[in-house]
Amino acid sequence: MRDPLKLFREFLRAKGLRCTAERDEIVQALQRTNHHFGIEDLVVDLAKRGSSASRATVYRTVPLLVEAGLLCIADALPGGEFTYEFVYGRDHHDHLCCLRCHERIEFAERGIELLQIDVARHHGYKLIGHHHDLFGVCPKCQAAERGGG
Amino acid sequence: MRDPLKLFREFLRAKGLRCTAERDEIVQALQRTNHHFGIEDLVVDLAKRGSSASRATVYRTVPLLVEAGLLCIADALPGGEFTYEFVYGRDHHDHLCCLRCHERIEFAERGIELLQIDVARHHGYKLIGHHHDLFGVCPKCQAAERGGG
DNA sequence: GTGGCTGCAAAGAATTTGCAAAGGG
DNA sequence: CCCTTTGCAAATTCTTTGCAGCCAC
Repeated sequence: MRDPLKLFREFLRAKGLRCTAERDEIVQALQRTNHHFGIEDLVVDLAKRGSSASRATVYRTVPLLVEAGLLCIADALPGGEFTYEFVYGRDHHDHLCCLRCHERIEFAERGIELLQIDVARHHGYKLIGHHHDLFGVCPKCQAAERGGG
Repeated sequence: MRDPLKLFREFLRAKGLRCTAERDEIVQALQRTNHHFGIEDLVVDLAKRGSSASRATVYRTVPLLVEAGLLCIADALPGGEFTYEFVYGRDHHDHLCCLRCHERIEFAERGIELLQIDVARHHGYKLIGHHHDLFGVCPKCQAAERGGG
């Protein structure tokens, strides 16, 4: 696996964009994230570290990171902030979400991953990432509904 | 397949919520949608039909429709409006998206669908829907990058 | 040197909320 | 009758933008 910072710099070069201290600092902040995080989390982390990268710069850089394949949108709900996940080189998982209680279970299913590669190849795409959510009703909520909730 | 309107009314009853003319009209508007649509599209459609359902009511009803499994969030991008898709009883497809040029190809892969059912069952979930996007670089953009874009 | 990048603060857009009146069960 | 729902418009929140100076290349 290549160093995310190097990867991102190459990506910027290839697009004719510039490598700046702020962008480097943002990539480093990403690598310190654990789960899903919001823009605000990055801004706070950067501020703590004395980075000069501002909120506006974070907002402007995140779409580039998504395009570079380092970042994925993790969750988006109307009226809430978008959350992201640093996915490059990390173990991947998808989610099974309860539509009633919003419980989120992580799962990894190799068979699905392999079929995705087939689909991408079939269309000539180079697969970089994916986003896969299953929606349903968890056992507890099913019981509640049957019981007369 | 059950009538979406009936399904939604049962859902409301089960939650102790009320069946109103506005909610009925919104479900009927949904059935007239073709692709992905935004809240604004619904509001306009309802207004054209002389419905009394207001924008606020649409905003308040859509999350219920998602929870009932009639609707899925189709697309969400920072700074843009959320788009939805009426999925209940309709042919399903997923998307393969180019991170560079944003081309979107639809695909349907039965093998993946079947494995999803397994995953849900394995966790005791009743599967209602899913959202699956693959991200990558399309053939054209790959060529452009290699050619020295 | 040129053209992209940055910070700041103000602008913009989508969504939510408060309240009084209306209506379902 | 009680409690949910509604419309309206103002408020809130997240995200984008304009501009002047700075910096990578």
